[in-house]
Amino acid sequence: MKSSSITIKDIARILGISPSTVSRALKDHPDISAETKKAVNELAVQLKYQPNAIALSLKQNRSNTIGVIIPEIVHHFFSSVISGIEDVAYDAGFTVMICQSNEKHDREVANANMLLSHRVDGVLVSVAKESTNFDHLKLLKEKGLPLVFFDRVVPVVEADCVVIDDEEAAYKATRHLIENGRKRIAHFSGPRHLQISTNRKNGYLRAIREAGLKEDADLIMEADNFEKANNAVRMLADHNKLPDGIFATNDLTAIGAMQAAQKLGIKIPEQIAIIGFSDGRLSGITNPTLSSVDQHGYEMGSTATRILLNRIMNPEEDFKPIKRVLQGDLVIRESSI
Amino acid sequence: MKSSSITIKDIARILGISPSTVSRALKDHPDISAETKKAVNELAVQLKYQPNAIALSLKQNRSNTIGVIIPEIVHHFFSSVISGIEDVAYDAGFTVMICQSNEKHDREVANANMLLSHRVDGVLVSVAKESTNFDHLKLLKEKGLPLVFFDRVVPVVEADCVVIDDEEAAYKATRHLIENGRKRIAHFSGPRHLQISTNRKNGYLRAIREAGLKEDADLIMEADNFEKANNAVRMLADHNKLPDGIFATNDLTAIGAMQAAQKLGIKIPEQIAIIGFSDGRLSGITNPTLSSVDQHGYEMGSTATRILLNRIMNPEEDFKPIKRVLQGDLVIRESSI
DNA sequence: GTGAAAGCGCTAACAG
DNA sequence: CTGTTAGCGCTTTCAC
Repeated sequence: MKSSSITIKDIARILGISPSTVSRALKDHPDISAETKKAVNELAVQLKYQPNAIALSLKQNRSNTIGVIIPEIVHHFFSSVISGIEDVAYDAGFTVMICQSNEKHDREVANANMLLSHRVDGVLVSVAKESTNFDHLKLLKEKGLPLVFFDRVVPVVEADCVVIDDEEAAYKATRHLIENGRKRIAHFSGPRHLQISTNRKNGYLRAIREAGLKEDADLIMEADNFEKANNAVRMLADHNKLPDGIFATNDLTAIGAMQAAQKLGIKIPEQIAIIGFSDGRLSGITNPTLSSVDQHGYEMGSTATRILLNRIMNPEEDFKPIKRVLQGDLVIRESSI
Repeated sequence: MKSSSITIKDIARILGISPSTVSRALKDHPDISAETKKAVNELAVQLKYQPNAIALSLKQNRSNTIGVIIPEIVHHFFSSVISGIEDVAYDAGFTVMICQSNEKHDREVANANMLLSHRVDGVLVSVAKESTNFDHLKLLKEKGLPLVFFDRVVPVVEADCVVIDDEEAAYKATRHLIENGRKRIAHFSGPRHLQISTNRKNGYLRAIREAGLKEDADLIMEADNFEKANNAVRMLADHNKLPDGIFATNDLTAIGAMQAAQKLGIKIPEQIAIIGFSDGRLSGITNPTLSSVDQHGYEMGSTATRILLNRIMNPEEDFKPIKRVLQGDLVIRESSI
């Protein structure tokens, strides 16, 4: 059906006045007489008139919409970010267009094009693991769209970003293990080409070196999900190389490690202390509860959005990229003491 | 800056042809000569022309966008639903506008108006816990927007919906506890005015009655989050009324109950068997792992979206509301055997 | 095979 | 104080 919604013209016709007068009346323009305003507004309410945001966008070359490209909505961290984005956007009268890349490069490119087509006023991006080419993001910039990265940043494109201090947080996490007397600390890391992964690894290495511990290549492995962590622990056990501490690049990985160890009859934290990173809700719920770094997803989303909206409102006050670094908070629970 | 994006006119001007020809060439219209098409398409690529979806929407009175109103994005269940929505929409060339109500009625109303203004082609809704008046949703219908409810349905508004068979799933869950010899089974339920809550409670009651067990009002309480479950268990313990089984209306509640019990030195599942409902990722991770009902969030989202898109494509083939009931799958883990 | 013109809903000069 | 006009980018009759 699509019952044709009422327009400013309809109101004008009914009231026997011109569309522009209606338009002005609705915006409380000073020129319009009080009675006209009253008549217009009353009729508008009565007819349940809704301004057509599309027409407005076309006219003003401004959609009051921001786009979000995010790897996977289902991760607690990312959904908290979205929540923060949505809340700030809502308060500013903006709507949010969400696209998930599912970690696929192709899909990320398609998402960027879609957002471009829809003439969003700005874009928030956390890049897909798979992405190594960033022409699609450069294109957004070229087209004059403000761009703010969060969490997964790409240095190739000059843009604002909001990250947490992964290096420092990883350092603190590892240091905490060291202070508890752990000597053979493993690191389960993410893919090499993601900044956050290398940053976390670097923090780990800094703590290890600073403490004069041996840097053991066998204890550093790429494993960034539940299953891989499971396998990694089993492999270490098979080779009689089990560590006494593990710092994992995310919580699910940590939990995978923990459960694999427990299945082998290893006591957590007595025999192996474990600490994770971020993913949120899970950490308070495992047994033992999991020490972790709180990544403040909601705050990251709201901060990034505030920066973006600011760019949208004040275009190009000769651009200097803002880099906002949030502190990751070490939350010590049972798995590491 | 907002570097003015190139339009069909630009291409026309450069090529010395008319905008309409360009438009047709881009859509591969049969009337247009091969060379013209070639020239146009090449230039389009070269200039990185992006069709203006806004202009298109205005013209065709069709935004190729669907709106989603959802209580809280951060819940695993809801974020899986969104993921399902987004995937299906993406495949159909639709974008998704996400609004979260944060369980607030006012915000839900504002969301509905925003979506209306943005002339989305259809809306997916799961209502806020707080909402008891649904005029804003009726308005969407009146305006001719297809509406599909998922999970949290409201009977007042005639619309399609996708739910899981909460009653049956709750029945199966409770039955499972009974079959394992539990006699005093408690139910931690959600707010009375939510259909899903009463449905789950009814399933529980049906199983209890059918088994000839005593229906004990002291064992049925409104508790639908971690903290409330904690308190509930402590209270039951204080009054020496601890059950030997608990069916909770969601996983976090179940986990709250489990941890409170464990703190009291009670063995799960030996002394109390516990089973939850839905929230996803958590259940495999607790110790013991939590039996639960898989609510198939992704499938719910994708199904609802398919129904919605179908309504959008085939408007008003004299409307009979579709009610799609998904089965909740009982997933038995360690906490209940 | 291509172009001219109108119009989607709205706003903003410019007139009066 | 209000109306007329033009135009945002695009499609689509209707001409030629």
